[in-house]
Amino acid sequence: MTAVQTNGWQFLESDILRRLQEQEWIPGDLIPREVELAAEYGCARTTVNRALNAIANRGLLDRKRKAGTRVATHPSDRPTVTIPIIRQEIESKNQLFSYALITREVENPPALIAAQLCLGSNVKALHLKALYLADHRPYVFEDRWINTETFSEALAVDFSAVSANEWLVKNKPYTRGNFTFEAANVSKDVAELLGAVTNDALFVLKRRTHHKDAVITVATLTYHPGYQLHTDW
Amino acid sequence: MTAVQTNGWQFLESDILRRLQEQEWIPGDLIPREVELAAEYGCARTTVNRALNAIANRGLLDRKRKAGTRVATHPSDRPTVTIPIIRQEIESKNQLFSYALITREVENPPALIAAQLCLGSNVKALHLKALYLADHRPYVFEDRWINTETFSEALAVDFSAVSANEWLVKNKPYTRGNFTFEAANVSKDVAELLGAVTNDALFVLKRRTHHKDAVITVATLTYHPGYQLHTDW
DNA sequence: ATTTTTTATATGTATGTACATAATAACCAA
DNA sequence: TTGGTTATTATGTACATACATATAAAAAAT
Repeated sequence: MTAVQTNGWQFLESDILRRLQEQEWIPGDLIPREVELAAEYGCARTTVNRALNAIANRGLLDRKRKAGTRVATHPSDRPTVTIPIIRQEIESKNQLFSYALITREVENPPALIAAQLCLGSNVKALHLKALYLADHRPYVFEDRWINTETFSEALAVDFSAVSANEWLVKNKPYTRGNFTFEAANVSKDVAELLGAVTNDALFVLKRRTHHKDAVITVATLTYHPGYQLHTDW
Repeated sequence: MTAVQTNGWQFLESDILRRLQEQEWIPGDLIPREVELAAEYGCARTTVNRALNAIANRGLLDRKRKAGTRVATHPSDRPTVTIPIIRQEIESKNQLFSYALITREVENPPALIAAQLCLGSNVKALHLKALYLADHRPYVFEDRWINTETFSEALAVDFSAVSANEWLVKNKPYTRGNFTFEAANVSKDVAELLGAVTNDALFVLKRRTHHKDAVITVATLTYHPGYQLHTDW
């Protein structure tokens, strides 16, 4: 009969998390039903429902109608990393963010890029190379192709004033896409830009962005030597 | 006056997502209040609340009491990566998972590791080196230290039969911790193990795992050359 | 034994109501 | 202006209630 102390479902959530952590129930176990927990905590079933749903959303519980609520069998090892926005990442370290456009060309993309952009052969696209800096030191190099068939506005934008990244976030929000992280040996030209030594291992993020099923851009981001992507869970 | 068609708050959520995607409101905009949306959709405020909360949890809306609900200004660029469990990652590619313990020592950790494990000086810890293989080819090399003060059971486990990774998931669920991803140049000994060439860029994941505020283990995972971590969002 | 039908039940969802709370906005005082 | 107080208001939370729905388990039919 532990009374709800601090505040409703949030307390309930953390208390049930505590009981999970203390292994009162182990993975696979059926935990008490909503009505039982409601009685135990002295609250409405609605409140228990909300708390359990929150935990289930984290992946720590599996819920099925009639079957009840079970402790998930693969609970802990599924943390997630949030990919930071470059400007925010830099400014959160109290460093000065700056950005420099290196080249802007309208040209035929290589076959692999064309395929990723869903472009026919011999169709030109907008090709940007840019450098993002933290306290005037190279932070990440961006090599981006923009599909000007699905996204012709891009041709009119002055990408020397705004980074493609930020322009897109502001003007084409709610996009989807995919990512690839990998480690790559830096090439000579990128090495120069990022102040790396040839053959240094660099962190590379490749990103493809869609808007309403149309591919609008692909970008390769090569981070400075020593860059780490960090996360808690 | 769009009536709720399919099913309650889930329809509402997707319909509001649609309206966001179609830029009916742009980032920073105030969207209609709960009561207004409730009237528009012909449902209770509670239902609108649930739908908006779901969207806000995704990070696409910012909600504040009295201030109202605004379209998030940094909406799209916050996808998350799920760190896969090695066995699952390999088996999902229809490859044969196997595991080999290389060394097992109880020894004094280097200062940096000792600090991460919150160990005093001259306290020994369990040091494991192991290799995870996919179709008998090296997949990832694990260099792990286990705090035997907070986690003495580990000394009795036969880690040649079960990987530390899986043993922990099964026996110490609901842990927390942190991660670092980085790219590193492979050292000579690891290169040999992973079939890499010295100076190849490898993807490295460093992980620290807690259980109820006590640090139980730190691990460095070095992936095979060419490894990519992939995600959709 | 095997398949089909029925029943029981735990979770899922929706609603009206009520009050809590945070934060803006309006007001007032110095 | 500036600073502080108060009122207003949109969201946050809780609850009782009602019905929906998936599904496990029991019962019935083959």
